[in-house]
Amino acid sequence: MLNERQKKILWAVTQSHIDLNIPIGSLLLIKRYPLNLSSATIRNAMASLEQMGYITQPHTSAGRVPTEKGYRYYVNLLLEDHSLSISDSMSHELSLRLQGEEIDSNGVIKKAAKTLSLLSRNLAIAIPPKIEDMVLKHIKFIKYDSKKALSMLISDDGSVKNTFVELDKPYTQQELDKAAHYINSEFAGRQIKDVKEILSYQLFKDKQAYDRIIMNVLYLFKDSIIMDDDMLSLNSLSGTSYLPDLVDTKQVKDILRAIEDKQFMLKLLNQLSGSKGIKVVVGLESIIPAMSKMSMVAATYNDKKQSGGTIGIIGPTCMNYKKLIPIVEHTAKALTRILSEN
Amino acid sequence: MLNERQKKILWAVTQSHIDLNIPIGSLLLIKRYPLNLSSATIRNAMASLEQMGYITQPHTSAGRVPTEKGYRYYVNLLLEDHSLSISDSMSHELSLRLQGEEIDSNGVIKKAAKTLSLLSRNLAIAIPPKIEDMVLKHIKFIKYDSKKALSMLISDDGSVKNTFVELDKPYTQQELDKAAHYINSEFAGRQIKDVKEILSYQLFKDKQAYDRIIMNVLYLFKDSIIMDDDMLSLNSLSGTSYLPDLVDTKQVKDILRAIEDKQFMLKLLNQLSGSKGIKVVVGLESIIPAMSKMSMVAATYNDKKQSGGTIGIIGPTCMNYKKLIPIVEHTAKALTRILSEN
DNA sequence: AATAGCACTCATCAATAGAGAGTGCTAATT
DNA sequence: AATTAGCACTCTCTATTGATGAGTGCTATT
Repeated sequence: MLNERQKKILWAVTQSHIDLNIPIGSLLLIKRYPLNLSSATIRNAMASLEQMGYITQPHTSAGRVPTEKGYRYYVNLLLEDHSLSISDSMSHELSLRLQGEEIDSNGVIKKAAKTLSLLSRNLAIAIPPKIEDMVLKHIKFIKYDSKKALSMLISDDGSVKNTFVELDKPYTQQELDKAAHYINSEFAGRQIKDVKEILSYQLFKDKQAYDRIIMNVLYLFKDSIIMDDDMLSLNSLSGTSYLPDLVDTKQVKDILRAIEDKQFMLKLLNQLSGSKGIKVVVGLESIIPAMSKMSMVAATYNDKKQSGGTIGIIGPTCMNYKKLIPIVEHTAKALTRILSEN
Repeated sequence: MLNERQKKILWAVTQSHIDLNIPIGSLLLIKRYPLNLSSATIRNAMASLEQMGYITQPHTSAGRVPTEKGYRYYVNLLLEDHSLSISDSMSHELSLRLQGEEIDSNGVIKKAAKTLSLLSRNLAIAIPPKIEDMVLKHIKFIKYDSKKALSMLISDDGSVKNTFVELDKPYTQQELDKAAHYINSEFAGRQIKDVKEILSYQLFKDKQAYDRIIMNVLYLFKDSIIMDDDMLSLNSLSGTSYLPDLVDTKQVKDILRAIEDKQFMLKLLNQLSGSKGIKVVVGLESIIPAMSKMSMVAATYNDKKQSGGTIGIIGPTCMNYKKLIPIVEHTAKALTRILSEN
């Protein structure tokens, strides 16, 4: 564990490095902070901090730079400090940008991502709630041709999803209507995942109770509703132009490539799922190799029902957490508020 | 006009500059091309080419670099030469990547953009056909709440568009169905723009002929069908990671910002509209300030009906036109073929 | 335990010099 | 009259050098 002095110095080094983006030496530290210690003492403390892996030297005669471990320590201290807040002007601008003509929830989420990237001047990413978590308002099947029907799923946040359902044999529009009517009357107001589950169960249990034709349609529907969700992650990515200033052209491109690659983005998503509230991941390299020296600050948001998504930013590990964590937090809260009002 | 020798030298300078990406001097030119001229003669020719604005010197004692004017001349020569073609392996890879499970036309177009960016190693952009040009297959109105209906427009390429229509007063689902039925029976198989036009005209002419309620719905529909098309341009952008190698980090960011800005992209689009076949725009700076030293190669594609879009690449002005023009051309052709088959 | 002092290290920057590629001009050649 | 050889000149690029200064670790002192 770190003693009080080491803690103070680690904090000071990290904060200074964030502010100045240069290696921090003992003398510089004295100038910036009233530590009441001589440079030699600080050097000793730094040496032990280095041994414990919290800071490193880029080269022999340079100051110290926090390692990922150091940053994590710093961020944890920061998160414990609940006095963090954003400026009034920020808060004002945030709500100003987010309000506007009412659009569907996907549009709102996109707008939030855009706003977040603008305010934070970093790459912003927003992950919409899983379709499975959305609440069914209304469904409709429309005959497309002899082998295909079009399903249209309206969820109660106003978003609409269309999917083609491959049919095993031709159905009449009437048969399709009947199937839709069955789903609507039984399941409107429930989450998609529940609909699927109950449907599976009932189809299994009450084999005789329903019209065979309807049953077939339902079977097909049940399987056709998922596959669409891999397009989500990329949809709400904004502010690629705010990629960190420090990285060189090659890394910028590597990062862009990673961003275009859904696989990587899904990995990021996994990293975040499950947790509630604000979450900071220092050091993304283990998740996405191209993103060395990059970190992520993300927060969860919710809509009217319990379904929720994630919104956050990706930036250099030396980003200004003190400023950015509250921004992300407030954006998520604002987003939750707007989605709940609708 | 340029004489034969100047033409040859301009060509050689441009080609060399594309290959080597350095200023081209007279001696270097002799090494690479059997011009059978002394360096002094070439220098004289270069001097006059410079005076005419086809090439410049980056500094006094450097070789020559083609200006935009020079590149345009080169590209025009290239376009006249109809022997341009892509390698078999390219062609093979292209068709390999483009075929796959059948998806809606928008999906195919996106895939084409992705493939094009992969093959050309440049930023690819695809502009889908305007909604207005699409052919109506079927339309449906669904009552959403007392003030809103959801219109679902299926076009015959299999793509589906949903729009909310604000209603002036509550309508029953039956009334909405009636309106939809009217449109379907009268206008299926026609382009959206025609539907809109004829609708306007008929509503004006036959005021008495129809049910007043239906008429109102149609009025509302007619106005609600456009607004959606500004989202198109951005949808099919692929390969940001292939931004030219030469530009520095700052320019990369400026370009990314420009790409995220729909306004600029629409300007690009305008630049292309109207023309058929392959089109090369050398020098994008006048259209998008951030894109200095960038150019665009684009080609039009068509789907089954006459509605068409544009697909192309954006890259450095010193890109390899000889290789890239045929790639763009073939991709557009392949895309046309696939869209026609569906 | 904390600090002052000191020798040492190494990145950074500016100045300098030499090499090399290229030019335009002039005079000789075809 | 057009082409070419020769030449002086220009300017970038690269490497070298040396001074500067911020920083360190170690040791002896307080």
